[in-house]
Amino acid sequence: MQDMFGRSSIGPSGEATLSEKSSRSDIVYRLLRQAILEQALRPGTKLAEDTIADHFKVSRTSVRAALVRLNAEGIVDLRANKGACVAEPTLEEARDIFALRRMLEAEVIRRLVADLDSADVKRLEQHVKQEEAALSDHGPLSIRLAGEFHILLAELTGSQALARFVREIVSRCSLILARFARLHSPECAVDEHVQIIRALQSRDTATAERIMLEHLHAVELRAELDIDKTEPDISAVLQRYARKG
Amino acid sequence: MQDMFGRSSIGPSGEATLSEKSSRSDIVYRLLRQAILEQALRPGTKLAEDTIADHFKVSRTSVRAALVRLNAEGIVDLRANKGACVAEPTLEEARDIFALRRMLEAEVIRRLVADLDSADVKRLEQHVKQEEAALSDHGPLSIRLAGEFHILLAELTGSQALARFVREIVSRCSLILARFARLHSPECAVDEHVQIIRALQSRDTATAERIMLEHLHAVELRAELDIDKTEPDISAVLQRYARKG
DNA sequence: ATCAACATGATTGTATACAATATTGACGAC
DNA sequence: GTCGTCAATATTGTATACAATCATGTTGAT
Repeated sequence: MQDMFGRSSIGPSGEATLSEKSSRSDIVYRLLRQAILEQALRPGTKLAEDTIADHFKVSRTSVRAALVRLNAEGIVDLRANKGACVAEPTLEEARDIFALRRMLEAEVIRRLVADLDSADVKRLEQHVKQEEAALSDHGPLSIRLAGEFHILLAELTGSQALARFVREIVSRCSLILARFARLHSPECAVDEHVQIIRALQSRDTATAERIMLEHLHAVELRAELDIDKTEPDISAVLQRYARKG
Repeated sequence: MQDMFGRSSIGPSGEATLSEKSSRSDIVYRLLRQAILEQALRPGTKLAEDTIADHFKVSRTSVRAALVRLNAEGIVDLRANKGACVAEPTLEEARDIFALRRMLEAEVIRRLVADLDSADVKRLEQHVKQEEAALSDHGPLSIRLAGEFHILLAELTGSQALARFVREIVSRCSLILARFARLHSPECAVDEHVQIIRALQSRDTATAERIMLEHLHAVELRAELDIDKTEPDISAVLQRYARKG
């Protein structure tokens, strides 16, 4: 749910500028993005322009604009004359992205420990409450809220740039989980988020940072990146089905 | 100059995917981006679709796609029904971005110290040589190469994600310099880049990191962010010209 | 003269039409 | 029957046409 006004205040949306545009291409952008991040559209899914345009009752023009944006964010792959697919991060990319995420979010923690006020804590606790409420349905909402907790943390630092990068990297981690994790349960345990809030309140940088890193490690474990479940390359797969077996 | 082949191998371009697309919208994207980063198009400049389309002899469609991408990178501001402008980072944003840049590039240094090989050094030295050659003309090329040195460093870490973020943040720093620095001379001194290479070769993390941070600090000083030269808000300016003076 | 309402032109947002490229199935040579 | 070639179809890339919104200058009432 948004706030009581129509627009999502400072909420973790994905807009590039602050102006609350709601053109058709923006609507398509937001809906596609949400569908991908909620894992309704899995990595590799073909995103045919006509199909999407027909579904949303808009022209391909608006769809294309949305796809270009999503491609710029790295959650959609766009090959020339071949159309768009939901991005499929490789295992290597996945590890790379998680490593960078740890670095970014550690920085978030360090900054928040320095100047987190009670209003911030309140917002975080409210968010966690939402997460708990959504926990029952085991559905897309739960997945999305888990990611948005981390985005909210980044936004509370007051650094637009940092928040921007965290938003992008969290999105890509969602994709990674969608691709590799066996059960697509919420990628973050709610109680781990509670722990993070507590650690921040304690103003103990080292501890808070450690808890965040443990949390991210746990998330990464859920992705089971050690197990190679990736079978993207047809020919590699078919190696095992040799001609005259 | 690129490499001996047509395409820029791993060169610091800005493509979102790896495929060497050269559609019209991509051409417009690259040229606009270059023009902005070389400070030919200064912050605040209106980017009217028709004007650009006419100039490049393409349709507005291609121009719009380019503008959407540039907006996603934070180089262009896009207000609904009002068109596009070259982004104008505020002073606050500028400091924020530089702070994040220091963090990211410190990470680059730490990673490179660990596993930089001689081939990497060679590429870096080649790049610096280009910088020196371009130094004489004091022009756009020099500005661009200075930024690309940092991008090259990030790429040599082998981390696509890190390189991506560095590329984006270096771009935005170019914008900041374009907006605030008095003389738009190359923002990085070439000899400082040489020092960085030397420090990396010494395998001394602490020193290398220190030199990089000093370098970035020097760049930030050239931006003169302490001096507020920004007069964006008309009404604020006109406060000083009261009605009945 | 001042200001508001309106009309005109300019610019952006969207849809449609066309061109270029890729995909797929059919046909024919061997 | 297998393979290559080509035609038919589908999908993407681009241009143009139209609709919606904004900027601006004019008119007219006060």
